[in-house]
Amino acid sequence: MARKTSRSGLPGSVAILWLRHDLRLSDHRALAAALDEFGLIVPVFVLDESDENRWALGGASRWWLHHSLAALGAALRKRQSELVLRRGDSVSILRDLVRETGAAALFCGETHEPWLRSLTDAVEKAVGVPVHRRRVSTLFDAEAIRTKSGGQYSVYGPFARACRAQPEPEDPLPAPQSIPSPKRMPRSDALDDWGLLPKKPDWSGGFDTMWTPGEAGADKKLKSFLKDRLDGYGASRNVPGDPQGTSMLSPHLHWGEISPNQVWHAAKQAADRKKAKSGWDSFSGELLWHDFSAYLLRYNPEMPEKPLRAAYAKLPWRRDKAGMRAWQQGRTGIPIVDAGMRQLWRHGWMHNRVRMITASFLVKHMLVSWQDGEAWFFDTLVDADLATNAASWQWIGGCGTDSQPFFRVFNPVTQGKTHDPDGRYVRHYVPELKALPDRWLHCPWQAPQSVLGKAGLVLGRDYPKPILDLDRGRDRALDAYRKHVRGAKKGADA
DNA sequence: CTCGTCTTGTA
DNA sequence: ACAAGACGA
Repeated sequence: MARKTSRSGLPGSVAILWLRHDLRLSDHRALAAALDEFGLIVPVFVLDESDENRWALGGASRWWLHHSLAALGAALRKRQSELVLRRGDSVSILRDLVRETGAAALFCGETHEPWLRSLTDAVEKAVGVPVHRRRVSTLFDAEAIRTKSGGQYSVYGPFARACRAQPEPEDPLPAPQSIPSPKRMPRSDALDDWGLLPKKPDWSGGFDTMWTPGEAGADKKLKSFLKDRLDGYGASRNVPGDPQGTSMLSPHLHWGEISPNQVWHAAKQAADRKKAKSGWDSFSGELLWHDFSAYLLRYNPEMPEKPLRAAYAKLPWRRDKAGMRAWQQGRTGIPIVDAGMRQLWRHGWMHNRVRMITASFLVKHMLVSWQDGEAWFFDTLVDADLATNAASWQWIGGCGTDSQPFFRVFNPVTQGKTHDPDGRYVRHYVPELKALPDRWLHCPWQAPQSVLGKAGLVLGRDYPKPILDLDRGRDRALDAYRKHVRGAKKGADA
């Protein structure tokens, strides 16, 4: 690629690459632009915990970040570069680094997180050199997706149609062969000193078996998914007992170890090869949901805290400490809910179908606020993403912009029987129920004594009795909705 | 203004 | 069948 010497800088001049949620070298448009316009690159990651950010990194995210940064550092060293790690206030650190290196510009990826957007603005004001943002974590530019009247979409369907009417997302860029460094790189913290890994108790044992953070791990996950899972994805993605039924790319996408662009194009090619049209339709739709969540957060910065439909703020959420702990620890006595919550704790990840079931159970049956569930997921998921997490919890809470009728309450028993009919999922994560026959596995409290006896199971001793009656929980949720949301809205309109 | 449309459900 | 409108063209 020809280097342009006439623009912002000389080929020998320095640019800072400020990495955030874009921990990769391939298809990185900010990196490519920096290399294109400047000769020498200083890649920096700043761990900024100085502000009172309610959405500071959760424990699972910190585990992931540690390993992802290690992988990125190694990938940079292979290209005659290195990753500069700094901890503290982003603004002063980057200002100092610009001075120290004599950098003439700063490049970074575009982000949709409100706090990161305003932090980027603050950095721009402080560093005294131009700041260039490039789209790195969505397929489409949020500015380009507009309704006919120029407004923003609030419903997925029309949003997705508008995206699909756009020109195809650009082809991904290859990773640069080499990333030249200035003669003297600024000093870097030692990653191990950051203490991102759990101390004791070390809950991360189940993480290693499932995840390989970093660009290479992301690529491997993508390839194995496309190889034999894209065909039939529409159905297999709903089977939690099939560990590979989904792409499992979410944490890699969140940290930007792979770009939606790369996934889009790779999947499209694979689908064309295999004539897997329906697999492509479903999977590309999921990628558009990822874009849609970012888009919503971009235009609704309070989405993580406040219901998009204001009437829902009036719901009388219950404070239920014991219930919340039971839910978190997978001891609700509802097998599919407990299986999901235990999977989350063990692996930092939960199957999408089960996320909906466990979330619906918390918000509807338990009548605990979606914000409380959101906070727990944010702390425990390796793919904790402010936009996706908030949008999804609002959706299940019925207060998202999409019309998810509140009265649509997932029945965890029906869901279990439909989506885990052979009990593979529940038996894996709730082994104390292993010996129960399929018929009673999802509703042990209904099993006859003789069945329980044969399985050597005493409810309340070996496995909890349900913390609530499902029918009563459902009715209570519907009553609350009718009284506080529907009624409130009518009152407001009158 | 009207009309088609609306991720994932339950009884 | 139910239940609840709202979004967007």
